[in-house]
Amino acid sequence: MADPIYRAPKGTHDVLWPESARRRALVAVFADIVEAAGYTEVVPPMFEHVEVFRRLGDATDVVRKEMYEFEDRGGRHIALRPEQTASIVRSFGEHRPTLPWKAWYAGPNFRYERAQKGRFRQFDQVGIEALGPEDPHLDAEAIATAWRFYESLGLQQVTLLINSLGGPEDRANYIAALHGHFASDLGSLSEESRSTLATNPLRVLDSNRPEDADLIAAAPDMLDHLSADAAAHFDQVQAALTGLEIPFTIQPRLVRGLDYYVRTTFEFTSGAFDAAQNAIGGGGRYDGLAEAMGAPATPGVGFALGVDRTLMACDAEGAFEATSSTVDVFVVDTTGGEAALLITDELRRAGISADRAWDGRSMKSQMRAADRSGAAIAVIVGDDEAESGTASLRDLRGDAGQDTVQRSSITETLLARLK
RNA sequence: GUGGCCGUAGCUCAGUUCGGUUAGAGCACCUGGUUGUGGUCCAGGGGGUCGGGGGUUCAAAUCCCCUCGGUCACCCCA
Repeated sequence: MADPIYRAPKGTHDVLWPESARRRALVAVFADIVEAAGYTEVVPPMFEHVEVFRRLGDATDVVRKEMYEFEDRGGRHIALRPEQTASIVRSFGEHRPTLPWKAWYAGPNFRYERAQKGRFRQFDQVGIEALGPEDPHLDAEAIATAWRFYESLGLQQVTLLINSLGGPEDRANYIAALHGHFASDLGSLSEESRSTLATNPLRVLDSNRPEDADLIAAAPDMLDHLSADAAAHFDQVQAALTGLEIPFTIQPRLVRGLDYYVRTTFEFTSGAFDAAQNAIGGGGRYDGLAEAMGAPATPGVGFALGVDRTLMACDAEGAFEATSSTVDVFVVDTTGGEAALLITDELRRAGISADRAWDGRSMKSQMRAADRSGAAIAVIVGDDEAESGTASLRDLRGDAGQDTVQRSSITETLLARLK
Protein backbone atom coordinates (compact mmCIF):
# COMPACT_ATOMS: atom_id res chain seq x y z
CA MET A 1 0.00 0.00 0.00
CA ALA A 2 1.02 3.54 -0.54
CA ASP A 3 2.48 5.83 2.05
CA PRO A 4 -0.25 6.62 4.61
CA ILE A 5 0.05 10.31 3.84
CA TYR A 6 -1.52 9.66 0.47
CA ARG A 7 -4.52 7.73 1.69
CA ALA A 8 -7.96 9.17 2.37
CA PRO A 9 -8.16 10.04 6.07
CA LYS A 10 -9.50 7.46 8.46
CA GLY A 11 -13.22 7.03 8.18
CA THR A 12 -13.43 8.73 4.78
CA HIS A 13 -13.37 7.37 1.28
CA ASP A 14 -13.48 8.37 -2.36
CA VAL A 15 -16.68 7.67 -4.21
CA LEU A 16 -15.82 6.69 -7.76
CA TRP A 17 -18.03 6.18 -10.76
CA PRO A 18 -20.47 4.51 -11.14
CA GLU A 19 -21.27 4.79 -7.43
CA SER A 20 -20.84 8.56 -7.63
CA ALA A 21 -23.50 8.73 -10.34
CA ARG A 22 -25.79 6.59 -8.23
CA ARG A 23 -25.46 8.93 -5.27
CA ARG A 24 -26.22 11.92 -7.42
CA ALA A 25 -29.26 10.11 -8.78
CA LEU A 26 -30.44 9.32 -5.26
CA VAL A 27 -30.24 12.96 -4.25
CA ALA A 28 -32.12 13.87 -7.44
CA VAL A 29 -34.95 11.49 -6.52
CA PHE A 30 -35.08 13.06 -3.07
CA ALA A 31 -35.08 16.59 -4.47
CA ASP A 32 -37.97 15.76 -6.79
CA ILE A 33 -40.05 14.35 -3.97
CA VAL A 34 -39.51 17.12 -1.45
CA GLU A 35 -39.84 19.92 -3.96
CA ALA A 36 -43.13 18.40 -5.06
CA ALA A 37 -44.17 18.85 -1.43
CA GLY A 38 -43.21 22.52 -1.30
CA TYR A 39 -39.80 22.26 0.32
CA THR A 40 -37.08 24.57 -0.97
CA GLU A 41 -33.38 23.88 -0.86
CA VAL A 42 -31.06 25.47 1.68
CA VAL A 43 -27.32 25.12 1.34
CA PRO A 44 -25.80 25.98 4.70
CA PRO A 45 -22.06 26.22 5.28
CA MET A 46 -20.25 23.04 6.24
CA PHE A 47 -18.84 24.70 9.34
CA GLU A 48 -20.31 26.99 11.95
CA HIS A 49 -19.32 28.72 15.13
CA VAL A 50 -18.98 25.97 17.70
CA GLU A 51 -21.70 27.51 19.83
CA VAL A 52 -24.31 26.71 17.19
CA PHE A 53 -23.77 23.02 17.84
CA ARG A 54 -23.25 23.35 21.56
CA ARG A 55 -26.87 24.42 21.74
CA LEU A 56 -27.77 20.87 20.78
CA GLY A 57 -27.02 19.83 24.34
CA ASP A 58 -24.09 19.08 26.56
CA ALA A 59 -25.23 15.52 27.11
CA THR A 60 -25.17 14.78 23.41
CA ASP A 61 -22.15 12.69 22.48
CA VAL A 62 -22.18 14.16 19.02
CA VAL A 63 -21.39 17.51 20.58
CA ARG A 64 -19.39 16.38 23.57
CA LYS A 65 -16.78 14.24 21.94
CA GLU A 66 -17.39 13.79 18.25
CA MET A 67 -16.98 17.26 16.78
CA TYR A 68 -14.22 18.35 14.49
CA GLU A 69 -13.28 21.64 16.09
CA PHE A 70 -10.57 24.11 15.24
CA GLU A 71 -9.60 27.70 15.57
CA ASP A 72 -9.32 29.55 12.29
CA ARG A 73 -6.68 32.12 11.49
CA GLY A 74 -8.93 34.87 12.74
CA GLY A 75 -9.20 33.21 16.14
CA ARG A 76 -12.79 32.08 15.59
CA HIS A 77 -13.81 28.83 17.23
CA ILE A 78 -15.21 26.72 14.41
CA ALA A 79 -16.64 23.22 14.08
CA LEU A 80 -17.38 21.11 11.04
CA ARG A 81 -21.09 20.39 11.18
CA PRO A 82 -21.96 17.05 12.80
CA GLU A 83 -25.52 17.39 11.49
CA GLN A 84 -27.52 20.00 9.65
CA THR A 85 -30.58 20.70 11.74
CA ALA A 86 -28.65 23.14 13.92
CA SER A 87 -27.39 24.99 10.84
CA ILE A 88 -30.86 25.19 9.34
CA VAL A 89 -32.34 26.51 12.55
CA ARG A 90 -29.49 29.01 12.85
CA SER A 91 -30.20 30.06 9.30
CA PHE A 92 -33.87 30.43 10.18
CA GLY A 93 -33.05 32.76 13.04
CA GLU A 94 -30.70 34.76 10.84
CA HIS A 95 -33.03 35.27 7.87
CA ARG A 96 -36.48 35.00 9.47
CA PRO A 97 -38.29 33.58 6.44
CA THR A 98 -42.06 33.68 6.48
CA LEU A 99 -43.78 30.76 8.14
CA PRO A 100 -44.23 28.01 7.54
CA TRP A 101 -40.70 27.52 6.30
CA LYS A 102 -40.15 24.19 4.61
CA ALA A 103 -36.52 23.58 3.77
CA TRP A 104 -34.57 20.63 2.41
CA TYR A 105 -30.87 19.97 2.25
CA ALA A 106 -28.28 17.46 1.12
CA GLY A 107 -24.63 17.23 1.94
CA PRO A 108 -21.85 15.89 4.12
CA ASN A 109 -21.56 15.93 7.89
CA PHE A 110 -18.54 15.20 10.02
CA ARG A 111 -18.15 13.30 13.25
CA TYR A 112 -14.96 12.12 14.88
CA GLU A 113 -15.79 8.48 15.61
CA ARG A 114 -14.32 5.04 15.04
CA ALA A 115 -15.53 3.92 11.65
CA GLN A 116 -17.48 0.73 11.22
CA LYS A 117 -20.03 -0.65 8.82
CA GLY A 118 -22.38 2.17 7.93
CA ARG A 119 -20.58 4.70 10.06
CA PHE A 120 -18.00 7.10 8.74
CA ARG A 121 -16.28 10.29 9.76
CA GLN A 122 -17.70 12.05 6.75
CA PHE A 123 -21.18 10.97 5.74
CA ASP A 124 -23.90 12.38 3.54
CA GLN A 125 -27.42 13.10 4.60
CA VAL A 126 -30.50 14.37 2.88
CA GLY A 127 -33.24 15.86 5.00
CA ILE A 128 -36.01 18.37 5.54
CA GLU A 129 -36.89 20.79 8.27
CA ALA A 130 -40.31 22.44 8.62
CA LEU A 131 -40.61 25.37 10.99
CA GLY A 132 -43.75 27.10 12.18
CA PRO A 133 -46.73 24.79 12.54
CA GLU A 134 -47.42 22.64 15.57
CA ASP A 135 -49.92 20.66 13.54
CA PRO A 136 -49.52 16.90 14.01
CA HIS A 137 -50.30 16.55 10.33
CA LEU A 138 -46.98 18.20 9.64
CA ASP A 139 -45.24 15.45 11.61
CA ALA A 140 -47.15 12.96 9.51
CA GLU A 141 -46.26 14.77 6.28
CA ALA A 142 -42.58 14.68 7.16
CA ILE A 143 -42.71 10.97 7.94
CA ALA A 144 -44.72 10.29 4.80
CA THR A 145 -42.24 12.23 2.68
CA ALA A 146 -39.40 10.02 3.85
CA TRP A 147 -41.55 6.95 3.40
CA ARG A 148 -42.41 7.86 -0.20
CA PHE A 149 -38.75 8.48 -0.88
CA TYR A 150 -37.82 4.98 0.24
CA GLU A 151 -40.69 3.63 -1.86
CA SER A 152 -39.41 5.51 -4.90
CA LEU A 153 -36.02 3.87 -4.50
CA GLY A 154 -37.71 0.50 -4.53
CA LEU A 155 -36.97 -0.36 -0.90
CA GLN A 156 -39.42 -2.80 0.62
CA GLN A 157 -37.82 -3.78 3.89
CA VAL A 158 -37.97 -0.46 5.70
CA THR A 159 -39.59 -0.34 9.12
CA LEU A 160 -40.96 2.86 10.64
CA LEU A 161 -40.65 3.19 14.39
CA ILE A 162 -42.38 6.05 16.17
CA ASN A 163 -42.53 7.30 19.71
CA SER A 164 -43.44 10.39 21.69
CA LEU A 165 -41.15 11.92 24.27
CA GLY A 166 -43.87 14.32 25.41
CA GLY A 167 -43.21 17.94 26.22
CA PRO A 168 -40.30 19.16 28.34
CA GLU A 169 -42.24 18.61 31.58
CA ASP A 170 -43.35 15.12 30.58
CA ARG A 171 -39.80 14.35 29.79
CA ALA A 172 -38.60 15.55 33.17
CA ASN A 173 -41.25 13.47 34.92
CA TYR A 174 -40.33 10.43 32.94
CA ILE A 175 -36.64 10.85 33.64
CA ALA A 176 -37.43 10.99 37.33
CA ALA A 177 -39.39 7.77 37.02
CA LEU A 178 -36.50 6.17 35.14
CA HIS A 179 -34.06 7.19 37.83
CA GLY A 180 -36.30 5.58 40.40
CA HIS A 181 -36.53 2.40 38.43
CA PHE A 182 -32.83 1.98 37.74
CA ALA A 183 -31.83 3.08 41.23
CA SER A 184 -33.82 0.17 42.62
CA ASP A 185 -31.37 -2.27 41.08
CA LEU A 186 -28.32 -0.24 40.22
CA GLY A 187 -26.00 -3.17 40.82
CA SER A 188 -27.27 -5.22 37.91
CA LEU A 189 -26.79 -2.35 35.47
CA SER A 190 -23.60 -2.30 33.41
CA GLU A 191 -20.95 0.15 34.48
CA GLU A 192 -21.29 2.08 31.25
CA SER A 193 -25.03 2.39 31.65
CA ARG A 194 -24.63 3.61 35.19
CA SER A 195 -22.56 6.52 33.99
CA THR A 196 -24.98 7.13 31.13
CA LEU A 197 -27.76 7.26 33.72
CA ALA A 198 -26.02 10.19 35.35
CA THR A 199 -25.49 12.19 32.17
CA ASN A 200 -28.43 11.24 29.96
CA PRO A 201 -30.91 8.86 31.60
CA LEU A 202 -33.07 8.36 28.52
CA ARG A 203 -30.23 6.90 26.59
CA VAL A 204 -29.83 4.02 28.99
CA LEU A 205 -32.84 2.60 27.19
CA ASP A 206 -30.69 2.38 24.06
CA SER A 207 -28.06 0.14 25.61
CA ASN A 208 -27.26 -2.96 23.61
CA ARG A 209 -25.55 -4.70 26.49
CA PRO A 210 -27.07 -8.05 27.32
CA GLU A 211 -26.73 -7.48 31.07
CA ASP A 212 -28.96 -4.41 30.83
CA ALA A 213 -31.72 -6.07 28.84
CA ASP A 214 -33.89 -7.29 31.72
CA LEU A 215 -33.84 -4.06 33.65
CA ILE A 216 -34.62 -2.07 30.52
CA ALA A 217 -37.50 -4.35 29.62
CA ALA A 218 -38.99 -3.71 33.05
CA ALA A 219 -38.49 0.05 32.87
CA PRO A 220 -41.53 2.33 33.06
CA ASP A 221 -43.19 3.18 29.78
CA MET A 222 -42.59 6.62 28.37
CA LEU A 223 -46.06 6.74 26.88
CA ASP A 224 -47.59 6.50 30.37
CA HIS A 225 -45.97 9.80 31.26
CA LEU A 226 -47.38 11.94 28.47
CA SER A 227 -49.48 14.99 29.26
CA ALA A 228 -52.98 15.10 27.77
CA ASP A 229 -51.70 17.52 25.15
CA ALA A 230 -48.78 15.41 24.07
CA ALA A 231 -50.86 12.26 24.08
CA ALA A 232 -53.47 13.89 21.83
CA HIS A 233 -50.75 15.11 19.46
CA PHE A 234 -49.27 11.63 19.26
CA ASP A 235 -52.71 10.10 18.66
CA GLN A 236 -53.29 12.46 15.77
CA VAL A 237 -49.95 11.63 14.21
CA GLN A 238 -50.83 7.95 14.37
CA ALA A 239 -54.27 8.55 12.91
CA ALA A 240 -52.73 10.53 10.06
CA LEU A 241 -50.24 7.78 9.28
CA THR A 242 -53.02 5.24 9.31
CA GLY A 243 -54.98 7.43 6.91
CA LEU A 244 -51.94 7.57 4.64
CA GLU A 245 -51.64 3.79 4.86
CA ILE A 246 -48.11 4.00 6.16
CA PRO A 247 -47.39 1.10 8.52
CA PHE A 248 -45.65 1.96 11.78
CA THR A 249 -44.59 0.36 15.01
CA ILE A 250 -44.79 2.24 18.29
CA GLN A 251 -41.45 1.84 20.02
CA PRO A 252 -41.67 3.33 23.52
CA ARG A 253 -37.94 2.69 23.99
CA LEU A 254 -37.00 4.75 20.96
CA VAL A 255 -34.63 7.42 22.22
CA ARG A 256 -32.81 9.51 19.74
CA GLY A 257 -29.31 10.76 20.26
CA LEU A 258 -29.89 14.44 19.78
CA ASP A 259 -31.28 16.00 22.94
CA TYR A 260 -33.51 18.58 21.31
CA TYR A 261 -36.33 16.25 20.42
CA VAL A 262 -39.74 16.61 22.06
CA ARG A 263 -43.04 14.92 21.31
CA THR A 264 -42.87 12.94 18.07
CA THR A 265 -39.71 11.04 17.28
CA PHE A 266 -39.26 8.46 14.56
CA GLU A 267 -36.68 6.26 12.98
CA PHE A 268 -36.43 4.16 9.85
CA THR A 269 -34.55 0.90 10.01
CA SER A 270 -33.69 -1.55 7.28
CA GLY A 271 -34.22 -5.24 7.79
CA ALA A 272 -32.24 -6.00 4.66
CA PHE A 273 -28.67 -5.80 5.82
CA ASP A 274 -26.83 -7.27 8.72
CA ALA A 275 -25.07 -4.58 10.71
CA ALA A 276 -25.30 -2.90 14.05
CA GLN A 277 -26.00 0.40 12.33
CA ASN A 278 -29.31 -0.38 10.68
CA ALA A 279 -31.00 2.97 11.25
CA ILE A 280 -31.16 4.52 7.80
CA GLY A 281 -32.96 7.67 8.83
CA GLY A 282 -34.59 9.44 11.72
CA GLY A 283 -36.11 12.62 12.96
CA GLY A 284 -38.69 14.25 15.13
CA ARG A 285 -40.04 17.45 16.64
CA TYR A 286 -37.79 20.05 18.18
CA ASP A 287 -40.19 22.75 19.33
CA GLY A 288 -37.70 24.37 21.71
CA LEU A 289 -34.65 24.45 19.51
CA ALA A 290 -35.23 27.75 17.68
CA GLU A 291 -35.64 29.57 20.96
CA ALA A 292 -32.57 27.88 22.41
CA MET A 293 -30.63 29.20 19.43
CA GLY A 294 -31.78 32.75 20.07
CA ALA A 295 -34.44 32.85 17.38
CA PRO A 296 -38.11 33.56 18.09
CA ALA A 297 -39.72 30.52 19.72
CA THR A 298 -40.84 28.46 16.76
CA PRO A 299 -41.87 24.82 16.65
CA GLY A 300 -40.24 22.57 14.12
CA VAL A 301 -40.09 19.05 12.82
CA GLY A 302 -37.70 17.34 10.43
CA PHE A 303 -35.63 14.35 9.58
CA ALA A 304 -32.27 13.34 8.20
CA LEU A 305 -31.68 10.26 6.10
CA GLY A 306 -28.26 8.69 5.79
CA VAL A 307 -27.26 8.48 2.15
CA ASP A 308 -24.58 5.84 2.73
CA ARG A 309 -26.83 3.63 4.80
CA THR A 310 -29.76 4.05 2.44
CA LEU A 311 -27.53 2.88 -0.40
CA MET A 312 -26.44 -0.07 1.73
CA ALA A 313 -30.08 -0.97 2.12
CA CYS A 314 -30.52 -0.62 -1.65
CA ASP A 315 -27.55 -2.93 -2.20
CA ALA A 316 -29.00 -5.48 0.18
CA GLU A 317 -32.37 -5.38 -1.55
CA GLY A 318 -31.02 -5.16 -5.08
CA ALA A 319 -32.83 -1.84 -5.45
CA PHE A 320 -31.84 1.40 -7.18
CA GLU A 321 -28.90 -0.08 -9.00
CA ALA A 322 -26.20 2.05 -10.57
CA THR A 323 -26.90 2.85 -14.17
CA SER A 324 -23.91 2.86 -16.47
CA SER A 325 -24.13 5.93 -18.60
CA THR A 326 -21.69 6.07 -21.46
CA VAL A 327 -20.88 8.24 -24.41
CA ASP A 328 -22.84 7.92 -27.64
CA VAL A 329 -19.92 8.09 -30.01
CA PHE A 330 -16.20 7.31 -29.97
CA VAL A 331 -13.92 8.95 -32.50
CA VAL A 332 -11.01 6.92 -33.82
CA ASP A 333 -8.37 8.93 -35.62
CA THR A 334 -5.10 7.45 -36.86
CA THR A 335 -4.05 10.55 -38.77
CA GLY A 336 -2.61 12.53 -35.89
CA GLY A 337 -5.58 13.37 -33.73
CA GLU A 338 -6.63 16.76 -35.03
CA ALA A 339 -9.62 15.28 -36.82
CA ALA A 340 -10.72 13.69 -33.55
CA LEU A 341 -10.28 17.03 -31.79
CA LEU A 342 -12.51 18.83 -34.28
CA ILE A 343 -15.10 16.11 -34.70
CA THR A 344 -15.65 15.52 -30.97
CA ASP A 345 -16.08 19.25 -30.47
CA GLU A 346 -18.61 19.46 -33.28
CA LEU A 347 -20.55 16.45 -31.97
CA ARG A 348 -20.65 17.72 -28.41
CA ARG A 349 -21.93 21.10 -29.50
CA ALA A 350 -24.73 19.27 -31.31
CA GLY A 351 -25.64 17.45 -28.11
CA ILE A 352 -24.00 14.14 -28.94
CA SER A 353 -21.69 12.86 -26.20
CA ALA A 354 -18.35 11.83 -27.61
CA ASP A 355 -14.97 10.64 -26.49
CA ARG A 356 -11.77 9.69 -28.29
CA ALA A 357 -8.37 8.07 -27.85
CA TRP A 358 -5.09 9.82 -27.15
CA ASP A 359 -1.38 9.57 -27.81
CA GLY A 360 -1.70 8.43 -31.40
CA ARG A 361 -2.39 4.79 -30.68
CA SER A 362 -2.82 2.15 -33.32
CA MET A 363 -6.12 1.48 -35.03
CA LYS A 364 -6.51 -1.72 -33.08
CA SER A 365 -5.82 -0.02 -29.80
CA GLN A 366 -8.24 2.81 -30.54
CA MET A 367 -10.96 0.39 -31.59
CA ARG A 368 -10.52 -1.46 -28.32
CA ALA A 369 -10.94 1.82 -26.48
CA ALA A 370 -14.03 2.56 -28.58
CA ASP A 371 -15.53 -0.76 -27.59
CA ARG A 372 -14.78 -0.25 -23.91
CA SER A 373 -16.24 3.24 -23.92
CA GLY A 374 -19.69 1.79 -24.39
CA ALA A 375 -20.31 4.03 -27.39
CA ALA A 376 -22.89 2.85 -29.92
CA ILE A 377 -21.04 4.12 -32.95
CA ALA A 378 -17.38 4.66 -33.83
CA VAL A 379 -16.41 7.47 -36.16
CA ILE A 380 -13.25 6.38 -37.92
CA VAL A 381 -10.80 8.67 -39.65
CA GLY A 382 -7.84 6.84 -41.19
CA ASP A 383 -5.59 7.77 -44.09
CA ASP A 384 -8.22 6.87 -46.68
CA GLU A 385 -10.92 8.98 -45.07
CA ALA A 386 -8.57 11.89 -44.50
CA GLU A 387 -7.62 11.88 -48.15
CA SER A 388 -11.19 11.77 -49.41
CA GLY A 389 -12.65 14.13 -46.83
CA THR A 390 -14.89 11.45 -45.35
CA ALA A 391 -15.33 9.42 -42.17
CA SER A 392 -16.41 5.82 -41.65
CA LEU A 393 -19.24 5.17 -39.23
CA ARG A 394 -19.09 1.77 -37.61
CA ASP A 395 -21.89 0.21 -35.61
CA LEU A 396 -20.37 -1.15 -32.41
CA ARG A 397 -23.46 -2.66 -30.85
CA GLY A 398 -25.57 -4.23 -33.56
CA ASP A 399 -24.79 -5.77 -36.92
CA ALA A 400 -25.34 -2.69 -39.07
CA GLY A 401 -21.73 -2.78 -40.19
CA GLN A 402 -19.86 0.22 -41.46
CA ASP A 403 -20.34 2.88 -44.08
CA THR A 404 -18.67 6.08 -45.21
CA VAL A 405 -20.07 9.60 -45.17
CA GLN A 406 -18.78 13.06 -46.04
CA ARG A 407 -17.03 14.89 -43.21
CA SER A 408 -19.60 17.66 -43.44
CA SER A 409 -22.50 15.33 -42.79
CA ILE A 410 -21.17 13.33 -39.83
CA THR A 411 -23.16 15.16 -37.17
CA GLU A 412 -26.36 15.17 -39.18
CA THR A 413 -26.08 11.45 -39.89
CA LEU A 414 -25.31 10.57 -36.29
CA LEU A 415 -28.18 12.68 -34.97
CA ALA A 416 -30.52 10.65 -37.15
CA ARG A 417 -29.02 7.29 -36.17
CA LEU A 418 -28.87 7.91 -32.45
CA LYS A 419 -32.55 8.76 -32.17
C1' G B 1 -11.81 5.82 23.70
C1' U B 2 -12.06 -0.23 24.38
C1' G B 3 -11.87 -5.22 22.15
C1' G B 4 -11.81 -9.35 18.05
C1' C B 5 -10.16 -10.37 13.08
C1' C B 6 -7.18 -8.90 8.81
C1' G B 7 -2.93 -6.25 5.73
C1' U B 8 1.10 -10.28 -0.62
C1' A B 9 0.52 -6.82 -8.11
C1' G B 10 -4.84 -1.84 -10.05
C1' C B 11 -8.75 -5.85 -8.20
C1' U B 12 -9.82 -10.96 -6.03
C1' C B 13 -6.59 -14.15 -3.74
C1' A B 14 -2.64 -18.58 -3.20
C1' G B 15 2.03 -19.04 -0.57
C1' U B 16 2.59 -17.90 6.22
C1' U B 17 1.09 -23.85 10.07
C1' C B 18 6.92 -26.97 10.07
C1' G B 19 11.71 -19.77 7.78
C1' G B 20 15.40 -21.88 2.42
C1' U B 21 16.41 -21.49 -5.23
C1' U B 22 15.09 -14.95 -9.30
C1' A B 23 7.32 -14.27 -4.77
C1' G B 24 2.76 -16.80 -7.99
C1' A B 25 -2.48 -17.26 -10.31
C1' G B 26 -7.00 -15.25 -12.36
C1' C B 27 -9.09 -10.68 -13.90
C1' A B 28 -7.59 -5.78 -15.60
C1' C B 29 -3.82 -3.03 -18.48
C1' C B 30 -0.07 -2.65 -22.77
C1' U B 31 2.00 -4.81 -27.43
C1' G B 32 1.70 -8.25 -31.28
C1' G B 33 -0.75 -12.33 -34.29
C1' U B 34 -4.31 -9.11 -38.29
C1' U B 35 0.73 -3.17 -43.06
C1' G B 36 -6.10 0.72 -41.01
C1' U B 37 -11.10 -2.02 -37.55
C1' G B 38 -13.23 -3.54 -31.38
C1' G B 39 -16.04 -7.32 -28.76
C1' U B 40 -13.84 -14.23 -29.19
C1' C B 41 -9.09 -16.75 -29.42
C1' C B 42 -3.57 -17.16 -29.14
C1' A B 43 1.43 -15.28 -27.84
C1' G B 44 4.36 -11.91 -25.30
C1' G B 45 4.98 -7.81 -21.80
C1' G B 46 4.82 -4.07 -17.84
C1' G B 47 3.54 -3.83 -12.80
C1' G B 48 5.18 -5.94 -5.95
C1' U B 49 10.52 -2.07 -0.99
C1' C B 50 4.92 -9.15 0.61
C1' G B 51 1.49 -2.00 5.05
C1' G B 52 5.92 0.43 7.73
C1' G B 53 10.02 0.10 11.40
C1' G B 54 13.01 -2.78 14.53
C1' G B 55 14.67 -7.68 16.20
C1' U B 56 16.04 -13.18 15.89
C1' U B 57 18.75 -16.06 12.01
C1' C B 58 23.70 -18.17 7.51
C1' A B 59 18.68 -17.06 5.48
C1' A B 60 12.21 -13.73 7.00
C1' A B 61 6.13 -12.69 2.98
C1' U B 62 6.76 -16.74 6.73
C1' C B 63 9.01 -16.26 13.77
C1' C B 64 9.02 -12.01 17.83
C1' C B 65 8.10 -6.71 19.29
C1' C B 66 6.32 -1.90 18.01
C1' U B 67 3.60 1.04 14.75
C1' C B 68 0.18 2.52 10.82
C1' G B 69 -4.06 1.16 8.12
C1' G B 70 -8.55 -1.71 7.12
C1' U B 71 -12.71 -4.29 9.08
C1' C B 72 -16.40 -5.83 12.67
C1' A B 73 -18.44 -5.03 17.54
C1' C B 74 -19.05 -1.87 22.14
C1' C B 75 -20.01 3.42 22.99
C1' C B 76 -22.93 6.50 19.88
C1' C B 77 -25.55 7.47 15.64
C1' A B 78 -27.25 8.48 9.67
